[in-house]
Amino acid sequence: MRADAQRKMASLLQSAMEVFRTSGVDAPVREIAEKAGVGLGTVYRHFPQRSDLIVAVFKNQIDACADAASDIASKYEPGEALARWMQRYVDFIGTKRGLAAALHSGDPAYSALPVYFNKRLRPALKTLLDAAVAARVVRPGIEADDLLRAVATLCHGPHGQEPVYARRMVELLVDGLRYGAGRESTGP
Amino acid sequence: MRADAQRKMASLLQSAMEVFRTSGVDAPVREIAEKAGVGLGTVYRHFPQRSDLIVAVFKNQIDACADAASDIASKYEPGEALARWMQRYVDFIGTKRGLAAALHSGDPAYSALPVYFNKRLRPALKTLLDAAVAARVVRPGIEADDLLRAVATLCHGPHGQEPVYARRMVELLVDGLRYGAGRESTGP
DNA sequence: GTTGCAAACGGAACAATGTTCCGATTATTA
DNA sequence: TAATAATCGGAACATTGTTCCGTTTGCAAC
Repeated sequence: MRADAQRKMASLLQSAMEVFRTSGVDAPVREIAEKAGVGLGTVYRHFPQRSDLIVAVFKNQIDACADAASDIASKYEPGEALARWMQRYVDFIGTKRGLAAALHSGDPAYSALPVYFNKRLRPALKTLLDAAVAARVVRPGIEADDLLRAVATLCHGPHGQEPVYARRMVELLVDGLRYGAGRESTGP
Repeated sequence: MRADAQRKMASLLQSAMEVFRTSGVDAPVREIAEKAGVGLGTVYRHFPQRSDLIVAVFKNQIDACADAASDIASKYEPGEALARWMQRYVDFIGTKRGLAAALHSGDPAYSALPVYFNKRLRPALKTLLDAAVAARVVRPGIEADDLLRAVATLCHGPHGQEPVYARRMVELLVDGLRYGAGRESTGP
């Protein structure tokens, strides 16, 4: 791929991410192209359909969120790491205004996303969760899937003041995990 | 209102309902106008915004579903009536392809719908539920709100084979209600 | 039955937006 | 530096929500 093509591609993804966060995933393609300093043709060369751009941005952010797990794990003790990553995950979900609707619309263009979502995020959370359980700061017996889904649901509750509400609810959830952490015996 | 206006209005609502059921709420207004044998201008005279038409159809169907409760209650014994109305409600929710998304989009055009939804459907279900509890064919302690929400959620589960899946899940739910029905004492 | 008119109608025209297409531009390489 | 092939930009097209206005029509007064 030519050097300039790579630059435009990166600029495009970056701008799309910002526009989607600002105006939701229904923002016009023209707005994204303009913000990226790129022609419409260029956008459609890289992403033949509007949905392809959305999918690319979304995968990008899934990756970033998943990768953040090991970064955070190396900087904080297990309980704090879990709590911080959960908030990181809330931020991620929070920027998805309108995407949930597209996902549930049955449009086959998005059918690969949920799979990718679980494939990347579940192991990331599971690692943090296992570490916290091993350190006895979080109770065992909670599935990573369930947590991911619960938080995603919480983030789509009452609209309007999502950010604060969601963060508080997830804090509660994590505190719930912490409650009664050390009650199991050490081993057989 | 002029007689012809009433006719066109009725035809419009009827056609809109059918088109929405067939093609989802995102169907073009032109398609509805054509099916109703009506000009575009007529549609927009009655419903200044596309969303107004959607809201009108939806309220119409909420009313029909709520009114069905007393009909069914007069024809079947309480337990059967509850079960039948629940399936009627499933049918109603099932035709709402795409509407849930619109509802959760935050568009203020739809903000009155959830209120109306609860105002009409909750009393309808509550009556059936109370009767079934009084007849000791269903356990007490279940809130109408929770049932309505649970069923609505079930209907939007795995897409593709919704109809069968939803009906079966709701059957299960009702059977769950029946289980252990007569266990309370008759009175103080 | 005729007539007048206000209301309702129909569809052309406009605006916004996804998508396609092609001449102009530019990075790459010999 | 020049040839070339990939890339770019934006004009043009298609679809769809919305507006506008000349035409038609139900209704009431005579």
